[in-house]
Amino acid sequence: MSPPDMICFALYSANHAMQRVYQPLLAPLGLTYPQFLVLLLLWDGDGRTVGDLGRALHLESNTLTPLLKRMEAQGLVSRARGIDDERLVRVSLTDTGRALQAQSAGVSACIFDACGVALEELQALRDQVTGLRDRLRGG
Amino acid sequence: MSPPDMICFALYSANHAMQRVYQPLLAPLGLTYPQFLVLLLLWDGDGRTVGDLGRALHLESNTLTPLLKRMEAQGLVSRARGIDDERLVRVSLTDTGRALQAQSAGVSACIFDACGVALEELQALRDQVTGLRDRLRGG
DNA sequence: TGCGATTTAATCGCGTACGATTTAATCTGA
DNA sequence: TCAGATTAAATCGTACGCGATTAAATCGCA
Repeated sequence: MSPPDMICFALYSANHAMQRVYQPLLAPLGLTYPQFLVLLLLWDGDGRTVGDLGRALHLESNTLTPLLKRMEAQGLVSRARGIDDERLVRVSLTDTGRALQAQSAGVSACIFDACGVALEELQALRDQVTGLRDRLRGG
Repeated sequence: MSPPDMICFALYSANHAMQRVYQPLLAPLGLTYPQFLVLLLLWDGDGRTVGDLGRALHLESNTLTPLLKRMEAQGLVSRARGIDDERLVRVSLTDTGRALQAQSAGVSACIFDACGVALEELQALRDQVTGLRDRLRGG
């Protein structure tokens, strides 16, 4: 049993291949792939906490805090302790961060094209991969 | 379109979930997941060059060289410039590195169990993910 | 032969990931 | 009320991954 035959390596190498397709699309916007994922969540609902983002992305604060600080330094988001509960840090979009949504409008279509698969097939694959992921997490 | 709906995030999060299952299995052997992939290749055929490993794992020397140096420091492999062509660096197993094959015998079964899917289904998923990966790489 | 082009690793810097720990705020129950 | 438990984020150290560059060996062709 060698890497090419293993499901783990399929996921490992496909993830890297995907990020290599994203990289030249996101670099002009000054974004990395995980930063883009954060923005997608914030465009969908601003003011989430670090914990909310972490639960959505399956990441911990030890990864998110430095990432969000870099995004804050770039002027894309602001971070503020909660008023009601000072343990929480809420992450909010700046105007610059909000404006990136329009600038990144074409990215998804480029990714879809690069996949070279019909939409239904891609959705089915997504659901299978997500199902495997959830079983790996659950057990 | 938010991360949970995206094929890229399915691959991203499934890859991380997989590595989180591997971690406690490999940690007792002193291995990381990419190091384990390298060992799988070497157990299958010793004395490969850095380039060979990189082509198999879809990694460049900027990733592999430091990784292989860490494995060399741990006494798992040795690295030597080729005799015929001094540009090449051949990576060979030490006795310690070879012995790890027996010690890691149960790992694959644990991973298969954690997937919670029939073998044929897992193989089909692997082939679909690999196909997507290759289309992402090719175009 | 010999010189520019190519190939192969290595190096450097930066941004994730994550295990382990720390700090601070909130909650809980006697 | 208030001390211990819990929760949330941050901090620290290590190991990838990769863009960009460098160094050295080999190739190819005039």
